Amino acid sequence: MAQFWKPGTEKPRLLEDEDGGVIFLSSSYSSSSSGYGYVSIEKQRQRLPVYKYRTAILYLVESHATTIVVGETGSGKTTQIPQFLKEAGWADGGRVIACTQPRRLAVQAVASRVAEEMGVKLGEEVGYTIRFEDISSPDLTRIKFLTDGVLLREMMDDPLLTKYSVVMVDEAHERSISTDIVLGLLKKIQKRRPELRLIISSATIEAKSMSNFFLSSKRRQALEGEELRPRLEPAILSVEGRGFNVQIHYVEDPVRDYVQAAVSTVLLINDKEPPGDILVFLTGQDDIDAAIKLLTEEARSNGKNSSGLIILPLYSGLTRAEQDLIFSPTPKGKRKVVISTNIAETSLTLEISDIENLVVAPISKASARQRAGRAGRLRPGKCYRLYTEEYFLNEMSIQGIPEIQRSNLVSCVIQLKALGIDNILGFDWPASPSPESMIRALEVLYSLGVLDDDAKLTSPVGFQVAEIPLEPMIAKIILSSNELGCSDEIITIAAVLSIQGDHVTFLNIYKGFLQSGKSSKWCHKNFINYHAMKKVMEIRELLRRIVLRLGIVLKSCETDMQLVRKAVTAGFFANACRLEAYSHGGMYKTIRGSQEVYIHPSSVLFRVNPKCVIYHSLVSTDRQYMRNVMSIDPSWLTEVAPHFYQQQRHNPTIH
DNA sequence: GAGCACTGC
Repeated sequence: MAQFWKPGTEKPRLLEDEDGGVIFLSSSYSSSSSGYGYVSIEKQRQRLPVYKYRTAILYLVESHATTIVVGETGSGKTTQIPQFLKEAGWADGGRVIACTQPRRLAVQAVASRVAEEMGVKLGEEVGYTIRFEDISSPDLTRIKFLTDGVLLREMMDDPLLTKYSVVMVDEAHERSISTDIVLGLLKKIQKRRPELRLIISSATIEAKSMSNFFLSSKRRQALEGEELRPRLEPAILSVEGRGFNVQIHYVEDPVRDYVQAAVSTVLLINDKEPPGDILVFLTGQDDIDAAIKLLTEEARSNGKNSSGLIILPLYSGLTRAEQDLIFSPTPKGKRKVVISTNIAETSLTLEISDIENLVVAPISKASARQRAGRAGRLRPGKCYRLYTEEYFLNEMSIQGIPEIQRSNLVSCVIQLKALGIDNILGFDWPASPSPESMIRALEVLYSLGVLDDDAKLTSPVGFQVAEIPLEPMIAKIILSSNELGCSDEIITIAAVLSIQGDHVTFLNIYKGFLQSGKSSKWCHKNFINYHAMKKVMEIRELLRRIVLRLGIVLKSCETDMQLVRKAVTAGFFANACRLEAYSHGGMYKTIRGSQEVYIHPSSVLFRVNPKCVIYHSLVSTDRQYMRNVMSIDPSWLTEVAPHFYQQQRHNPTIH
């Protein structure tokens, strides 16, 4: 059984690797559990931890070009800071305060909360913009919430973001690609607009590196007007959250079998600790099933104390109803044990380049901290780590790798090009992607006919592809479908590739769905996710409108699937694979790269093994599996992408 | 015969 020791009393909660240089305005805020009866909105606002920093925040924003706010969940920073700014006059004279979020749902939720607190109608003084919805008014809106992707699109029309006085980038620690691009561009804008103020808000202690990013400048600004300028070095302010203390325990020695160790630890906790539920993190469904089996057996043979365990699995493959079981209240005298994947952590993706990687890998310190935080949401808790403290301190990486350093960059590069950033390799990123991944993206864009020999957007194809809010390869197949006369089918495929399924299979499903009168019963009968279908319809409608604006006429090829296949090939030629002759296992090799790949068993082409296929995505487990597969005629490849499949290829000029 | 989890324009 795993042995734990308690660390000393030192070490403030969850701040293990805090760096120096942080202005920590400590205070003795005690979380006042809600009183009885009615509490005015103003009282509620004043109870938020961030309220005590109002003056400090306003002073720092006034005097510094960039302010970094480190605040844990529940500090109230997202809802309050924009209001503080407005109250202090930052939205006077028709100016607007922007606050970005990485996710649509957060944008909507925060905007309606702030409108409620201010007692105004959503869409007037307080508004929001996300992809399908613009609930804001150019004349009235003073505080605007938006996804960082939408802010990027706005920069295409107004590169200096002239209507905004302050831009607050929230959840910057999540380091999504669009957050990183936004941060890089905002730094550029600041040089041209010294009056613009930035607030970078982050939940973890990434503040120091963020500060260095905004401080470092290739050439210092000119001295003229120095006294009017804000200080250039970013201010850092730390605001405590509302989480409770979580006591961390480590094992003394590395464990040999972590499933066994997890089970033993659950039983130990059940034996020794006062009432309270348990959340266990494991890597995947296999381990979870094994742990549940083992725990059930050991609990039964252990006797008296263990009968009170309610053991529940949690992973995405379960139905919604099964997942909801974990929210049911634990009966008195019982203890709930939830054994989960990282679904309960809300974060983390393991991806390398453009291949999704499902290999088990160690988590980062940031993930470990996030997991521990799950124990302290409502009251103090404990966290048992099944690795040693030495491992935590010396072996685990501080932060996961930012998305931009582990992703396919084609979308990102074309967005920068569309924003007029010509020197892509010289762009100042918070975290630079590797030159190799940039060059790979440039080569694909060149092959798609989106960039010319000087790595500039081509006209009209390059500009049209940039205009369509989809991956460039998908945008390209839409343009090709216009020439081939199958645009009606292709926009359906384009809409659905964000969901799942083989291209042609899905087209058939979509037709069936329409014939059923978009019936949810039909979906249920055919094991099809009705909500996914609704989402497909939504995206398809958006695409239809964009495509019409580009002058593409919707035309159906009826039953001639050759045209559809050819159009898809025009965008995904780089993902062409040939079946290896005499291979019994259905082994394919990519035509340009000879990488060994297999058709995913979820594909209808599994075991059919056509001679030549193209795929939409690769997933890497024990093998590289192709998902979303379509059979093609290899002669099309040289036809649609001669430069890519010719003997001697030439690369686009790199600037 | 596979099966961690997701978001955005």
